[in-house]
Formats: sequence, structure tokens, C-alpha cells
Amino acid sequence: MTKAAGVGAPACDEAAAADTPAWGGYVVEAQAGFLLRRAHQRHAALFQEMMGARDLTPTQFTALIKIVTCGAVTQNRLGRLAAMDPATIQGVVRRLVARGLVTRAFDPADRRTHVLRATPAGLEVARQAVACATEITAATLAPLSPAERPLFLALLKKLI
Amino acid sequence: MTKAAGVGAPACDEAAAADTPAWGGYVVEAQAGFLLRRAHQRHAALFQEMMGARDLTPTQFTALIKIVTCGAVTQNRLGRLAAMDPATIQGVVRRLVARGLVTRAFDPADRRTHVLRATPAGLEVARQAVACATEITAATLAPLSPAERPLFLALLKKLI
DNA sequence: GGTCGATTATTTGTATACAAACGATACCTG
DNA sequence: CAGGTATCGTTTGTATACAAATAATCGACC
Repeated sequence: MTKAAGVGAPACDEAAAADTPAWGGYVVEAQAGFLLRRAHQRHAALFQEMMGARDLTPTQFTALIKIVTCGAVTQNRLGRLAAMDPATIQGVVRRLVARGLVTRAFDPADRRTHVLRATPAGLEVARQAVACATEITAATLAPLSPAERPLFLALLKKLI
Repeated sequence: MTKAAGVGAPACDEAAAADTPAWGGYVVEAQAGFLLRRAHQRHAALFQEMMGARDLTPTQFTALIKIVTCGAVTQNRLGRLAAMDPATIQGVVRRLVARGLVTRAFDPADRRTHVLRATPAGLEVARQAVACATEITAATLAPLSPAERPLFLALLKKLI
């Protein structure tokens, strides 16, 4: 019934220690970290719901878009562009390659690296996914007024 | 050189397809989902750096605080309070119990559930961690001006 | 040319995060 | 009381996310 998390519920109905002054007004649900985690969770849920048909996760989508727009990138460079750990990007790229959306080629100039490129199928998926992702961004920001949205994004950018 | 992710760098220096009009001005780094993921990553890094001495993750801290302030909760209820899946909260609680911060007791009134309570050690860890967490929140919001911080938190709350 | 530090990609281990399925139990309704 | 429904906790499987260690290679410097 409740979708996933009833955090909106009253803090603690069975609470006894809620009035303890020792916590000095610290409310974990009001902290930036908690709210960021919840907002990220909500976005991920919206993404899965709206992008689910294409079977792309947020990270896979981001990586694919960066590969497409860059034309050719190495794996580590892609990780830096997409803000993913080398160990993380390895799995993301492996799954994109397994689905035939991306190819890996040896780089004769640097035998350590593998150059990543989008396949025609990957390009087509990316093209469709961008349209979908635009709607996902709109859905994510829907609770804000049109005036609040750029303001929120500007503040969020400062935190990175 | 670049710390971990050069997202601030010019979009794509080797880019060829960057000027393709097909993408209609879609820039993945400017999307709400990407920024939320990055901001959450930054907070997690700050949390680990500043709370590392106590060896508490953000989720473990949140769960412990909810157990302490509620006095006694079941696992599923804790999950709803802390916005965690039943499968997720299971692992979080297991680790807190293994460290002796939390105990599980049978509930004679409902044999499906286990009642969670903080141990004295858990209470003490929570007390110290709250002070640390207050600093973590400050560090997370440090890039914003004092006037921007409550505004940002208010907007973030609307997104949940 | 040889050595050393840096970079690339991988692997291992741990911790979220969630879908899906499961057994056990509670509750509700006829 | 019986039967259906809902809830609780667990397990399995997949996907991030990152620390730490590793092998291969590159580049720079002597």
C-alpha cells in the first residue's frame, strides 16, 4: 500500500526518548545527507519507471551518452567524465558491451587502454533515451515551481 | 591531478559529435539526476572522512539514531522510518547487532517480528556520532551561503 | 638503455539499494 | 472456526559505489 517508505509519517509514535534534550534538536530526517539520499532514491525510482522499457539504469545511460557525445573515450576517462570509480565503470561498460551498445578497440598508441565507441544500436538507443531522460528530469523537478527549478539546480551545482 | 572526477572540465576535448544538433542541447551533467548523484557522492565522501573514526556508514548512523530515539522498533518499521528497503535494513541491522550496538528481542505479542533496542554501547556511540554528524551537515552545506542553506534544504524536501 | 614513478584496467571485498519470491505469522471476514 | 489477505523477516540476484591491491604499460629522467 505505502509505496516504499513512509518517512512522511509522524516521527516516532511509540517514542519515549524523543523528548530527551541530550540530542539538542538533531533530527536526522532534516539533515542534508538524509534528504540527498531520499531525493536520489526518488529520482532513481522515477528513472526506472520511465526508462524501464529501454532497460537502462541511470549510470548506464550517463556512460552511454558520454561515449556517444565524445565519439571515442578510454574507460578511465569515461569514468572521470561520468563521475564513476574505475571499479564501477568497469562493470557499467562490461554490461553496455554485452548488450551490443558499445565496442572496445585496442589502442595501438597505448596498449594499456581500450577505446570505447558507441555502435549504431547504441547510438539509436541513446537518441531515444535522451528524449525519455528529458521527461525524467521534468518529473524529478515537478514538485518545484517553474521558478524554483533553476534555483534548485544552481544550488545543487554548488555542492559538487 | 583532478581529484577524482573532472566533471568541471570542458565537456569533451576529443569530441567530434558534440555539436550535433540531434541532442537538442541535452547536457547530462546539468540534469537533476546527475547532480543529485554527485551531491550524494560528495556527502558520502565527507561522511566517511569525518565519521570514519567511528566506523559508521551514513545508513548505519541513520538506523542507529532512529532506534535510539524510538526506544524500540521492529525491523520493518525501522526501514520505513529510515527509508530503507526490507532487504537493505536487514543487512544494516545485522551489522549493528554484530558490533554490539543493537539487540534483537522476540516480541511475544507478534512472533513474526523482532524488537530492536540500542545497547548502552550503542547509545554512547550514537551520542558521540550526533555531534560529528552535525559537523558533517555543516561541511556538506559549506559551499552555500548561510542564507542559501535553509532555502536549499526546503527545496530538497519538496522533492521527496 | 635502464630505472622509477604514474597511469590503465582489473580483481577482491564490503556496503548500500531494490526486485522478486518465500515461509511464518497475524488479522479479518464470513 | 476456516479461508483469504496482509505483514514480517529472509534469501537470492543484480547493479552501483568505493577501498585496496595487482599486473601491464607508459613516460620521464638519468
